[in-house]
Amino acid sequence: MSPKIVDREAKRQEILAAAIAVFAEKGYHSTKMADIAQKAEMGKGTLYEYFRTKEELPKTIFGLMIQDFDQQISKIEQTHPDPVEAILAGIQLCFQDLDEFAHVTPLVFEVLGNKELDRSIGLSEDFEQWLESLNQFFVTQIQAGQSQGQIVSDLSAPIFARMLVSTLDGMATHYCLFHFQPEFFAAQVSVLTDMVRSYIRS
Amino acid sequence: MSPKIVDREAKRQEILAAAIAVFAEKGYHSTKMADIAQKAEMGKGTLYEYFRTKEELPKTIFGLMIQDFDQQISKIEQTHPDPVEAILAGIQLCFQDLDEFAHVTPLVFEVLGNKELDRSIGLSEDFEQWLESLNQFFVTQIQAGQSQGQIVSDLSAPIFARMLVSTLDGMATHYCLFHFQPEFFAAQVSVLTDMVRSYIRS
Amino acid sequence: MSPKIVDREAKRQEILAAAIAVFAEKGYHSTKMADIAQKAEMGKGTLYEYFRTKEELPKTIFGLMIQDFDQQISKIEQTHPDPVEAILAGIQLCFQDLDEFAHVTPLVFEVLGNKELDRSIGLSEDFEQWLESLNQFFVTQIQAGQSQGQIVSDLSAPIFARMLVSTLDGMATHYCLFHFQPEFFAAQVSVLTDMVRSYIRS
Amino acid sequence: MSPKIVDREAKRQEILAAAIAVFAEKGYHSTKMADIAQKAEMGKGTLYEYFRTKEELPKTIFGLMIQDFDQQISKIEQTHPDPVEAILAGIQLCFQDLDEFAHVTPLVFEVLGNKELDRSIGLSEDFEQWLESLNQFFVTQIQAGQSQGQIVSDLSAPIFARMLVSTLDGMATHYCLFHFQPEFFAAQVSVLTDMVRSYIRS
DNA sequence: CATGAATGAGTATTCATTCAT
DNA sequence: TATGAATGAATACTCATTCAT
Repeated sequence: MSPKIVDREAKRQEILAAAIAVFAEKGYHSTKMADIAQKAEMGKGTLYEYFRTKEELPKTIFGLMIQDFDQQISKIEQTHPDPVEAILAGIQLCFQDLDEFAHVTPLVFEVLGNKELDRSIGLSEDFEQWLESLNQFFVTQIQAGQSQGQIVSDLSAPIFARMLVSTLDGMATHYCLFHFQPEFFAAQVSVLTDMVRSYIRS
Repeated sequence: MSPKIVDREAKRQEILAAAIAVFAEKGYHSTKMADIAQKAEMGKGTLYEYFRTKEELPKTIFGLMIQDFDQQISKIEQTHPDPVEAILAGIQLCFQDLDEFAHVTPLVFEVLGNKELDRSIGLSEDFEQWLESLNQFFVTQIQAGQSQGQIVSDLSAPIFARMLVSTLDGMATHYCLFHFQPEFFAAQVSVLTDMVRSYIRS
Repeated sequence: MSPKIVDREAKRQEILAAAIAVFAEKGYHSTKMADIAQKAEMGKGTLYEYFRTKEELPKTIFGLMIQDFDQQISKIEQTHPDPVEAILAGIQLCFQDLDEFAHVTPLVFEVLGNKELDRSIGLSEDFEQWLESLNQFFVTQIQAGQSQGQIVSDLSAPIFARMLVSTLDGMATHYCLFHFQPEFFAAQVSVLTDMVRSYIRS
Repeated sequence: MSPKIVDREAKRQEILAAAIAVFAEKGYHSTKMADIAQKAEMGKGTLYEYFRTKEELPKTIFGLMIQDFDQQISKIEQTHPDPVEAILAGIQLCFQDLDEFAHVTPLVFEVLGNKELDRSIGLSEDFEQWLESLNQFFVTQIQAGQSQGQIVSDLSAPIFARMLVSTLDGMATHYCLFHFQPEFFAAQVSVLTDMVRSYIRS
């Protein structure tokens, strides 16, 4: 961790922050490298000292986001011994720091929507894997709950879990896209939590 | 309805079909007008006889899709006098003909994700309005059910409805994006339906 | 001169009139064949029954104009036995029907200005030839006047004639381009005539 | 005047020189930006670093030319106290550096001839204004000469001046278009000068 | 003869990327 | 290391011309 490395990393973060901001404002295809350079207050050439191509920017952005999330999910497993509580905590987690995600949502959309771009960035794969790990978390917790008798046994863990994942993504996405009032959204989350709890508890 | 009008309309449909196919395969930005022309087996120039610009293609595609949906929602209101049944039918409707929608999902993503593009196509507006009409449908049915005593009265119709809309969109989207096995998805829908019914029924 | 030929000729004239009108309004390069067809109230395809290419239109227009002028110049030679009078009549001729020419002036400019276009239309050649025949007319008259003793003998006929041709073209062109008041322009012509007469008369 | 500014201005001149050369050879509409880039020995993209659009090239070319002329006209007023001499000097000025103008004449023609192009370049306006300032110069000198008794008093200054302007433009234009022998043209100018002098002197 | 739908060659402009300084 | 001037591949759209009806 020489000072040079720190500098490099700091500069990479500056660039990413600028990129996120500009991508959020104009979208990936409408953003020029020059825009990002200007936002980051450096020359166009400098960007290429830190990122080989334009595509590497969203690639890196997504990588960091997913990494963050995975770490937090792992924590829940450790801190919530009760499966039902863990599930509800997992739901909460999906809606945490959503305002931060909101900036990146359009970028995710645009990249996922463009297969050619997606192929070279590999977001789909990462995204699926991310959802899959969330799914696995729920499956595991449900099955644990069932074997402990807290969760109704005639519930298909894989099916319910996957439905829950889609639901959470849908709700989070709508929040990010349509900028609900925080209270309104909190109420929705509350209703969902309530519904899920009463549906799965035996 | 002279033969010429029939021809024109048929040709527009041909072009739209080709456009949908190519957009689905490569994404909007990666699709060249030449690609669409080739797919539609006609010259580039011909495309411009039927659509003024490239942007007019997704615009038209979205317009037709949304129109279809609105008509079907109206039918449900008429054919399902029972509110709970109407709600469940509405849920079913969201998952009907999903394979057709699947082709267009990436296009929707890409356009929604790119603010600049979205502004000139106006998809966001249409899309929000579409979700809003679905939301209204659920709100209306829930309130009707509450006044008839079939639905628990301590449920906030606007909050539950909006959560349900996000949920349905999330599930439909995941189906379109990740190409679930039909049976697997049907099972998810079944669980959702079951959960919703037992949650709202008094 | 069967009726068919008359019809053909009439239709050609219709097209040329439309072409002149549209060329005058928008210029050659900005005029689409479709514009001319619309102005002439016929189909685009019909134009091609009467003129092989777009370039043939200005070619024909110029041809007719020059032909007209040549005929009129010949008349002067026959009707004005007095050389000085003939010269002044030649000057007058250049300013006759100028309003009709005014429509075509921009077209002439645009074609003369574009060497590539000019090459294939051959306007430069025609135009030079036209000016040359006017020049010859003046040369001939001046020399006749000199041998008859009416025109000062120490005047170089070729030099004065060519200067006069440029002058006439300059004045006619400015009238066409800048749309002088007729009286203002008539006064200019009068001054020129007066100056020329007093300069050449012995 | 940092070195960068010097470079930029030099490069602009290089491009303009190339543009003038190619426009002269093929005409505005027939000239591709690639042609100019090749002539200037740089990439197409570089042109756009210095000029936003193709139209900006003739716009700039005309601007520089007109500016030059205005400056020179002002000098004459100061250096020629005698009105008749000033007028003759003005005439001479119009024929100075004509070979340089010759390259641009076709471009002027093409732009003036195409209303659509002219509108966005604004050449007509500049050109009229230029002629008007020349006209004003002559009007002023004639009237000064008349009040000093050197110029015949029964001469309408505005009418004669405007006629003279058209004449000068006509002669200059024909020289540029038809590439007269310099001696032949000088003789024409000499005759014109002689004629004007003897016509206006009292 | 008349038509206008179909065509595709042709072009201004953009922008990711490079590299000399 | 930082820069931004230079580059040219890439692409939507136009329009003269053709030809089936």
